[in-house]
Amino acid sequence: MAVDLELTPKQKRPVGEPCCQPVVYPDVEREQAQRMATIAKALGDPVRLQLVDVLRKHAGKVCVCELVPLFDISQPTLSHHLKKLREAGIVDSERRGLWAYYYVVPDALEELSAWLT
Amino acid sequence: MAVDLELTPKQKRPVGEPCCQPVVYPDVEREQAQRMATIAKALGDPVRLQLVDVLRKHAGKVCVCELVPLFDISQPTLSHHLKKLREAGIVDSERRGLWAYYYVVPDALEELSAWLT
DNA sequence: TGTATCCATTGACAATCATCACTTCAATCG
DNA sequence: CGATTGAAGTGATGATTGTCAATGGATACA
Repeated sequence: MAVDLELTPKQKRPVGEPCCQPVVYPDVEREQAQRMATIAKALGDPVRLQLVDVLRKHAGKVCVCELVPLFDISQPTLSHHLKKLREAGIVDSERRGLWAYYYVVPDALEELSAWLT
Repeated sequence: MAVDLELTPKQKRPVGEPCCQPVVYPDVEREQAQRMATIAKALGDPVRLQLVDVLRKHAGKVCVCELVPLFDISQPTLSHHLKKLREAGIVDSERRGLWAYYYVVPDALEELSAWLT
């Protein structure tokens, strides 16, 4: 990519001297990073990412039995993925009789989305 | 969250009939989901997410020796995380003498960012 | 040539993960 | 009640992960 580095002259620095200025890193970033990494990790599986995609498009109207045939995985595996998304706070579910309907939690992705922008 | 579902009357449906309309899911989504999940997975660790954060703020000017003291992990572990980010296509590196300078690949996060918005 | 420095790789280990077959739970319906 | 059905839980298994200590490779300098 040939990024122009514009470095201070660090070649031939005196031995024993630190090579670089330490980069200051605010501690407050850490909790935010933890939160966003949790979200990102939950999205780090193609099935789960597609699940979120479907749920966003059909918010509140998708029952699990509609989701199962979309993927080449067993029903328990899909249930496991939904649980992961629930634990990450990305989705939540509501039972209606026999069926369970999933939806994306509003603003669950907002922090990560904002950081990425 | 009390999402209003507005379902077609699925309760008391005739037995044996499919309970829901199948949700159509375009196959073309799949590759995109795979790409974005790879990115998200790489961001799914707090250290890596913070690394990307630092690199974005100091684009092209951060050598590894500046990064190591920011985290409570060993140098090989940090090197491992940088490799993960490289494999995901999020960052790349450039050597200058003894030092290695990392930078975020332009537009590497764009697809995921756009999807999240 | 030899030594010091920066960074990557290797090997090992415990922990987590994705997946399935099987089972259980809860709700509906006959 | 008993049978059926949708979805979650269990247990097992093979793969991947995050981490470190130790090592290796390349470059710079004396």
